[in-house]
Amino acid sequence: MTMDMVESQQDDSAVDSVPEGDAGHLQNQPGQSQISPGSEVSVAASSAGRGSPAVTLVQLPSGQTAHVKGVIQATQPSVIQSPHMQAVQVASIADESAESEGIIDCQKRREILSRRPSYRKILNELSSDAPAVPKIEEEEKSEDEGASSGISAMAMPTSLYHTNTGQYITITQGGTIQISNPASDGVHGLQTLQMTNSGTPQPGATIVQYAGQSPDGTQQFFVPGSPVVVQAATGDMPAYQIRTPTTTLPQGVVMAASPGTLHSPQQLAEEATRKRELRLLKNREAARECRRKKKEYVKCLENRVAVLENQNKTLIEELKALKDLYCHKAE
DNA sequence: TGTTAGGACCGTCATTGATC
DNA sequence: GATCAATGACGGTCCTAACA
Repeated sequence: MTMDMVESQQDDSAVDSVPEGDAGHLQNQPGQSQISPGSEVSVAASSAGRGSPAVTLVQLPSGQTAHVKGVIQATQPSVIQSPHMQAVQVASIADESAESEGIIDCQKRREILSRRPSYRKILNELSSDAPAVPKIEEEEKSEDEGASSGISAMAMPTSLYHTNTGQYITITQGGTIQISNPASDGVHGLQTLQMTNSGTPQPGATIVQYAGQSPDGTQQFFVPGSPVVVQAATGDMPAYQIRTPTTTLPQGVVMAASPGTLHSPQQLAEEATRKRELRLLKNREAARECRRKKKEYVKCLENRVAVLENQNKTLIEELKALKDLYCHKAE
């Protein structure tokens, strides 16, 4: 819980992203509260746990008591965080501190104001108070586990190469070849090949079979540092053939530059191009992830709006019921 | 049936905060 | 200061519903 949440806790009895059907199971604030300034109906006590309706003992002016089911939920952090909110909270903090720290506070306030909200942070802080909302890190972890057979090794690649067909080949330390097709979408464009004869070179060809979407056309590429050529043939069951390279490169083969062996300006240019394409690939994936988080954040906000609207409606009904009860008892 | 407006999605660039 | 990740902005493409 950060200070960002404090202000919203005071402002509204916010509820987190919960199923809309649970909106009615709300509880009263502990302690006394007045229904309205004009009435003398006081709430003497309330008792309820989270998720169960609270029954409140209402003391009427006539001395009679009534049991009322409350709808006000305990204070919860707000989903919404904005620079404005942060400014208000920082200002409130500054009020409590000594004036001698005013300059430092102003600087900190300016820094906080300039920061943009992070969907990851927002949702993580939200989920820390609402178990119903999955944490993004946990979600990503589960996603990684789900795709562990093909993607997890991507985290520590040994080498990354770019083919003439726009694909990226990652050679991991375990001898796994990963082929990423930027044109396809995420996981579907990633293919993992296991070099069955890696470490024990054998004469002749090695057929590597894999399951997945096949790229278009036959593709060949070199694996620098390894005396092999990987040749990909497409079809219903594509096969990647790893063989010893011949003295002349096959037509269409692109020899990827190995880091640390750049000499000519052309190689430098190729290295720059490779770095640029790698950066674009990373940014492409980052943008995709950012959009996903943003959609999740918007959904969370929409859920909260629905819950608050439901809560507001229930509060109005409760107020009306209390007024009717009060009028009935007064007669 | 062709046209068009609107939405969803994506890739790229620029910017900014965080980290080393 | 360099590098990287996250995110806003912008433009492009594709799909779909509405309409003449």
